[in-house]
Amino acid sequence: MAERGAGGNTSGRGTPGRRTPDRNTSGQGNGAGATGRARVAAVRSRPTLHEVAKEAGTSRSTASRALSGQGYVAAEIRERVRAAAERIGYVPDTMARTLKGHSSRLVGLLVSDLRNQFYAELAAGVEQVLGTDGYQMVLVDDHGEPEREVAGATAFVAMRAVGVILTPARGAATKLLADRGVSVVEADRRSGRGRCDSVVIDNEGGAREVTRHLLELGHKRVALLTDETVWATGADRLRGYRAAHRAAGVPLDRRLVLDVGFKAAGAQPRVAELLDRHPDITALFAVNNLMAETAWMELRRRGLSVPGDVSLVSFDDMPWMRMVEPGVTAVAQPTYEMGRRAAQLLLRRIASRDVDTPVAGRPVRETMQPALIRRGSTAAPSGSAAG
Amino acid sequence: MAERGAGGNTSGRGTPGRRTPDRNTSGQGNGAGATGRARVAAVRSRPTLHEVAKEAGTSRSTASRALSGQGYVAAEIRERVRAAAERIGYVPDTMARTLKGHSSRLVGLLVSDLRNQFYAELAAGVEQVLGTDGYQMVLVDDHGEPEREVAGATAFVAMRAVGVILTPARGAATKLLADRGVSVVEADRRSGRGRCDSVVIDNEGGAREVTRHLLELGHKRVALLTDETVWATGADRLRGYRAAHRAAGVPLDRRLVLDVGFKAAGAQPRVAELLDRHPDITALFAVNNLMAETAWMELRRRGLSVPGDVSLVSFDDMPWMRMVEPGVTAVAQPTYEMGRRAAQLLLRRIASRDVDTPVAGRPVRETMQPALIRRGSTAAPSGSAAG
DNA sequence: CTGTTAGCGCCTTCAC
DNA sequence: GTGAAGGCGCTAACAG
Repeated sequence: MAERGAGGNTSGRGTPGRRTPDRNTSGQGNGAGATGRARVAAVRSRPTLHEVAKEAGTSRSTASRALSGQGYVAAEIRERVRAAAERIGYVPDTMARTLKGHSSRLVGLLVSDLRNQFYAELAAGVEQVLGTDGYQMVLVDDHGEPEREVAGATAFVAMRAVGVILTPARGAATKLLADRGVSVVEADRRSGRGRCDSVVIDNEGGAREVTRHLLELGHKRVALLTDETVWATGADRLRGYRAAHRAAGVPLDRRLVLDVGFKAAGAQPRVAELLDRHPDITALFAVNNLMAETAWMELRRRGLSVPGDVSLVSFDDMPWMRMVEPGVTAVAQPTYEMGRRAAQLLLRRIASRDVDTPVAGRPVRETMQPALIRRGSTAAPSGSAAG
Repeated sequence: MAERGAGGNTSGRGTPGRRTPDRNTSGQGNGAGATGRARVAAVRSRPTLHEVAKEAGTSRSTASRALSGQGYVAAEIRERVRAAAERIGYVPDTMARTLKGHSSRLVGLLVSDLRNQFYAELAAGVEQVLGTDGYQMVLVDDHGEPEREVAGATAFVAMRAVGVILTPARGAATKLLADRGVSVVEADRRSGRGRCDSVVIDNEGGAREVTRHLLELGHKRVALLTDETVWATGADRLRGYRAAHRAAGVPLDRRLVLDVGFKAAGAQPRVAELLDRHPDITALFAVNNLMAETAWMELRRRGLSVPGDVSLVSFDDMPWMRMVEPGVTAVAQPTYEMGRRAAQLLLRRIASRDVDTPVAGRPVRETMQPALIRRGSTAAPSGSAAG
């Protein structure tokens, strides 16, 4: 029962709750079964093609053809088989079919944190497209841990998934899959390993736009709040932040870049510390929705006025950002669309492979444009500058 | 390419975004393949047990035993096989294994709307437990459409999922699965069909508490904003709302119950209309987070002060509710925990079936307690009453 | 047009 | 301890 109580103080989801078992009869060694001991788990053996054939008075292969629509079958027989299948509630065994045909309808999706609405949106987009095409989505949450990422990838190989969409961390998973001939599409991030299609957001461009927006308002001391600056979106956003400074001729101060680390439990104190140390900061650029949440809470805790004392921008727009007063200026990412697009690319890749297109072309690398949404949280700094 | 553009004006997620294809070479009928036509999709045939055996110089059965750890095998041979498997990158085929053993490691999860954070949390909880136990989660989003629900259930049967967790709409899916011997756990809602375990929130109790809270503050005209009042949580919450009124001796006015219908695109106008028609309303009880969002937006649009003019409560707490000013009083549901719990129940049920426990006991029906979190959005009505 | 045969990759008796 | 044989449910050749 030991729980790790996932989630630090910045994301207090998952409220506790007491349980009230109305009835509970899972008695492990209860011995004397009460009344009905009759049906002893009549579970096993769902109807098979054999049953259908028997019921319809044909052979198994005919039944197979009738149901799958492949090959010749007399219209009358076909109907008879269909009826029989319907009657006994036959559902073809995907596993067996896959075993034979070398190609399942399973697609893996590997994300970093399903509780983050960003990834949930992404997953929803993927599912939408997959479902429409009759594919099934197997979802694995690696919680940002490289080991689980690899474990997930291995599981996908084991279940003979036709393809995998992932938000890569270190790239080992991509390589593993690609090496085994599983089609891969990377979403939101690129690992650089393995030849695969990918869809990402223009992180550098978005960050540049955000930063420029702040600088144009007159801010000189803009802090960047991030959770990593090396391997993923964080790196690109940091790049955009710097580029905008250079372009505007505003000096960079690396002390204003706060990297709290991934899975940062105590992010808010770090933000507090930053603000204490640099009271001349007039604007905060939060690199994702979680950091924005943290920043917002801390600003409010201090009783600072937004944007009067400090301006705030978020990379990644969330519903709450237009519910609060003032609304939070944010870069809206087409997350759901990105999920949809990733799935479309994957499906296309799979199809082209089915047709055995020679080498099937170079990897498709798409970039989607985010959009800056200006709300009330950004304005010119109070005086003209601070000391 | 026809898109239904899911989502009405109340949940403007999924911001648009232009695409910038950097490279794109999926030319459908491109004919002349460029340079490297060499490797013609060396995809098929991942290494099989046969290869491992050959590599290790044993028979397939020995290799099987060595890897699965079942049956006798000389320590030395075992090591040799393991090494061989490792070397050639062997990953056992789950499909084949399932075909033989009648039991996959696949668990289905069927939810109504993954873009709603509530369901995302639920899914995350389920995934967490499943992943820890080496099970895979196949996620289907039925978008609240009964047909897709049944289609999803059928898909689960087809892939021989060992179990399924679902948030039932009409109950057909539950029955379908139960009839075919698939273990089912219902979460968040109960369909009443099929003998299955279930975990739900105490919706009636929670709603009663919310309503009592408002009535105790002195409100006499409390509107209920809901999206359905018949088959699911809406019914129970309505029941709680009524019960609290009766208990407090406050007369019920059915005109104050606004049912906008599931998938309500134009919910906000309906709320507006309600407020126009009944200016004596002093408190709003939103039955879920989406309705709360709508209500909040409408109150703000009208420039009404909360709680000065109108109090607001939400059933289902969301991050934004503590970010806004004043914070929104809400009933926090242990959603993530409910997902975890559902998965645990399912796993237990599966295990008990493996052991062939006779009839395995009556269904386990658990109820989790939500918690009312009082924030600034509720207070005594302005005067003492209105006319 | 239909039935018979074989085999996908694995596990599991059963002899040796 | 190890190998050979059979079969899970299905489909893709073949004959008839």
